[in-house]
Amino acid sequence: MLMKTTPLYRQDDGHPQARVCLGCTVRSTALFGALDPVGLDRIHTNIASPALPAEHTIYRRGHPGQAVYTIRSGLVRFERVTESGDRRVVRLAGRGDLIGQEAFLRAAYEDDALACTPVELCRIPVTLLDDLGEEQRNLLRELMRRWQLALEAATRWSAELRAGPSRQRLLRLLVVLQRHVNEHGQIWLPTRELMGDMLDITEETASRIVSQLRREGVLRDTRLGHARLDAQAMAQALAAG
Amino acid sequence: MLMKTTPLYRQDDGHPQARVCLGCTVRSTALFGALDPVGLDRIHTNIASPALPAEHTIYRRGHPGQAVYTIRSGLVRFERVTESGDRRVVRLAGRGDLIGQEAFLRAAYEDDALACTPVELCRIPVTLLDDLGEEQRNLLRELMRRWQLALEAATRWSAELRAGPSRQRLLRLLVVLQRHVNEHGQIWLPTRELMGDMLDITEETASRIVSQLRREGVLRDTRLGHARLDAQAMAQALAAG
DNA sequence: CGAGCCGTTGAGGGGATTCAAGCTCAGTGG
DNA sequence: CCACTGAGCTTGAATCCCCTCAACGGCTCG
Repeated sequence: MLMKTTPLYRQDDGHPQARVCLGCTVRSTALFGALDPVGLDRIHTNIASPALPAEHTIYRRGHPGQAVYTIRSGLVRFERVTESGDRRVVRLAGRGDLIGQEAFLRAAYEDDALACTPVELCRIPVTLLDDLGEEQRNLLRELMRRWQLALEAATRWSAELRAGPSRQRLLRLLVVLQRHVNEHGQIWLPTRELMGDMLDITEETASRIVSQLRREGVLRDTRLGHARLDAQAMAQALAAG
Repeated sequence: MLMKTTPLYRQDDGHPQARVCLGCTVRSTALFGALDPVGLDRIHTNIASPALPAEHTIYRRGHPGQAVYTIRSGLVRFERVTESGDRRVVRLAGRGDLIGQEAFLRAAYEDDALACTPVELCRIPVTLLDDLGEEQRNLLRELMRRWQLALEAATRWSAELRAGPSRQRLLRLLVVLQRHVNEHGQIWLPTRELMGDMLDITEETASRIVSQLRREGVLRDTRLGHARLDAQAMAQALAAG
């Protein structure tokens, strides 16, 4: 019988996954921040930390979910396709957010989830949540908090990005994207077509507005799907209506 | 010491609230359907069953919530007001739905909740949920299921009612309203202005489309905020695009 | 019976779409 | 090395859907 005085995950030379979990940059804000030490001891063995390229499909709507995911880095979008075949983007999720929570209820995923940028995830099998939930009361509470966050995000998307003149929608989209700014201070700038599916406008209209914002100095260094936002000009554009 | 062989709530002549709970028409589908008999024994004393008239405000955004509500009958809408002062309706909830769940997390309500029609509610203090949650594992699971339902409703609202030509939006709104048809087979028909705030169109546009649908026979008996839907004509209108 | 709200309809204008033509740029292969 | 290609982006012109502004009718209610 092997005696352990300190749990594996606190040793740098422990289980390979333990090192990943220990070094996880979102551990304090993520779902498992609610776990006590005993709970933490259990988790690392079953968790994968996949890194996926941009545009990779994380999961598909209708698929029976067997895992929920924490986003360690990157940006994820949720989309679905209407009967008539149009794509509709319904919200975004970023660093620290939990996605695919419906899997925990043994329900199929509600939307397609796709990587906007390269993403690093933390894959949590639902069976692991089941086991932990049995004794970790805080975890269930934290899980519900995540649900509320997702609900709020969906509601805001509907209220702010799907109403009003297209210029205002695009400006508000930029505000959302600015919240997910990367380490170089630049935002992810979707293709014009994708902007259209987010805001329910055409790609031509999106392109015209982006061009205009660039001329106004709101957007700078727009290339390769990235851009920089001028805070000053942005505030001015928002205030002008 | 009084000995009770059967719990109060199962006697027709018990606690006044017990009779209400016992006769509740949504008990099997509502949140407390997850409770075992021991749990049920506890709930009825603290629960109020207010009946409110149409247009009554159930709660307000930003208010610290102390209760969640089950809708026993009627229709409820969630709305918020933008910085520029426009109202945006973000989703509906009906019979059997749970609303104001964010209160359970000690968070302020996210939206204004208003009665579309006269409503009967079941008011559940969050402290009661706390106590029950301590021992009723099923209740927490059921609570999360409600959150997922709300999330799905918000997502669909965004994808279906906030995109495409205004005629299609209005038709899809009617589909939603038809799901909440009352005992007389009629749907609640919002004012044209409210339709506008739901679909992000003007009241004039809403009025024009409603008039046209009436001429096409899709809508019948439109008066006093109610109407009847012709299933045949409706299907035809939807298919035509 | 006048006031006010809701609903309806018309006329005109504007913003977004549609249709179309080039543009840039990265990747490919002769 | 550079024409070729295709995807994404941009811009223009014409059209159309929806908004704006306006007038009016029905209804309830004080």
